[in-house]
Amino acid sequence: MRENIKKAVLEALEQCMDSGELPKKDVTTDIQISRPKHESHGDFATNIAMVLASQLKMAPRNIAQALQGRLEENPLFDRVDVAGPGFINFFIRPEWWQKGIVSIVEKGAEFGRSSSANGKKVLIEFVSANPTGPLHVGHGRGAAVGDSLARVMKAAGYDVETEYYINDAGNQMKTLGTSVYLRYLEHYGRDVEFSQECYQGDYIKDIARDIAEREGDRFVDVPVEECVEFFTTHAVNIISASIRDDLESFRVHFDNWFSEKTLHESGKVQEAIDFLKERGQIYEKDGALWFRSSDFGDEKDRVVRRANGILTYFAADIAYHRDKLERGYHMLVDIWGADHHGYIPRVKASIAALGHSEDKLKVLLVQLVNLFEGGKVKQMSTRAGQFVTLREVLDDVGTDAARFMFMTRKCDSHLDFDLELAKKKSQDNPVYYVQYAHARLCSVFRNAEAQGITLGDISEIDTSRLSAREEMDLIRALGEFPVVVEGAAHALEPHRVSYYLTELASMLHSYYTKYRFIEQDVELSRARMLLAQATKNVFATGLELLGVSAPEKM
RNA sequence: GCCCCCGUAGCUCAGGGGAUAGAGCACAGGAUUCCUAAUCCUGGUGUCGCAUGUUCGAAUCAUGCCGGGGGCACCA
Repeated sequence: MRENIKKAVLEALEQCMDSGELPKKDVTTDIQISRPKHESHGDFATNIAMVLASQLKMAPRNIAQALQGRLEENPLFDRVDVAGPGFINFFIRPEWWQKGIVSIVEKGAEFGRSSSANGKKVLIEFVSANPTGPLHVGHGRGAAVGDSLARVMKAAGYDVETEYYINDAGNQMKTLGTSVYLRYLEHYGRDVEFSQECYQGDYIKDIARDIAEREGDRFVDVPVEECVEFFTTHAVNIISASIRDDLESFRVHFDNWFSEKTLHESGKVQEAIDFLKERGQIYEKDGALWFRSSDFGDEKDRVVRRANGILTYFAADIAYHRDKLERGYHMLVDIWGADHHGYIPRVKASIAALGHSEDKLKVLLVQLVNLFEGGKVKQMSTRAGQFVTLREVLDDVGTDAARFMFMTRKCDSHLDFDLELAKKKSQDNPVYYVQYAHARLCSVFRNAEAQGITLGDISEIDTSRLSAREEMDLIRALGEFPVVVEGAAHALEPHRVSYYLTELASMLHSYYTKYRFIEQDVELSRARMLLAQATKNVFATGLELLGVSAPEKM
């Protein structure tokens, strides 16, 4: 619809210039076709007259009036107004809207999906929590944002892959193995000192008990250095499996699981460092190896290999991003916790140093989730063992409510998640509002079928019967769905979809209360059922994009 | 000290150059012989944190300040 209007406007401009109504001149026509807030301003509006005013050296209203004369002849419009400082307001003929409903139903699940991104290859990396403990609520938010973003971008025609980077190397692994080892000794009644450095959570004890059951006491008298690797591997396997389980319950899917350890083992970390060294981006100081990230906008240089010979996490990260870049993506999206924001300049610097445009990397920072319980904020720390797990939240409020909840804020704003509210008053959750709209529409079709009314040949349906104000509002809103999806994908803001669906649900519920889909008049019923079908499709597709189920009954 | 995010109705937040700034919650009242009342309808609030600037036009952009949160290792 917007495209048609834009075309009409540009044609009118050309005609006016040819006829001398407007000065003939090369102008930039970077114009907007927008939906006005007030219905008295029509279905769409354009700011072209204001944009051209300075270029043509004419008053905006005069330009608008010239264009108006041409645009009024276009059969697409019922009426064309000039308003305010020079807006041109378009009132679309109702039949254009009404006919649109047929094509929405014909497109079915495809409506809202497009190829506007032309198969641009994107890798979205998210969650990537260390395999040292269960996922907590904060990870859940990242998971919901990343997975929904992947779905939305796919719908907009991106070629999307998702990836989880497993930090299964480094110091923390040794800490994990040691923690389990100590709990194992405790299990056999040994008196051990369990230091603050160790992972405190009860899940460590569970893993230790599991090892005891399988392996018996054969490690009890083995010094920690000799068996820590066994404990580490075992713990990582168990924790990774439970992370995968949690994500599956959360309907979050990853195409790839990428292990940091393999980067080290295959020598890719060293390769990346050597590559930068050849380019003169690495130097030695105080016994350590440094990357010249300050040459690329970072505030200081960063260490890639410490004086003790151990490679830093950042070194692996350079190699990891190099690997991603070599896999040929047009865009890399990393979703990180907001506490990692200081990390962005150095990773971007490494991408530039590797010879790529740093714009290829888009980092979304997901702000903290403030978890409330009884009005108190619960602090979360994996090491201290005090946290609310994603699993716990899923068991309490369910996947649908949790996923929708995480989509009710843009990701860079803090989110308050009140557990008690979510538990006790779960029907107040906005997700039910949207799901209920879908369920109600399904119920309409069940009833229609019971009465023997079916849609039949939809091309035969008289859509002009859909003329009530509420019907036109719904129809117009349905037409916005593809625009919303595309906008959400390009802006990397999946939360827009949840806002859209909530608004659509509000319109549907209003309509539902005031009118009946199934009436005595069968032709009218068919027209309304067509509208119901189109609306139901949009709810189903929209909820799918959010990873939320669309129940047929509630 | 430096960096990032936030500041919009009583509360939680949308809107991120465009016309008269919106929703949910909370509060009060009302609606169901009929497709699901997990619903709807009616009621009212704003120095858009403050100040300068850019613009035909600023809640929106820029700069500075104030307030809240987070981050600034040869940790991961």
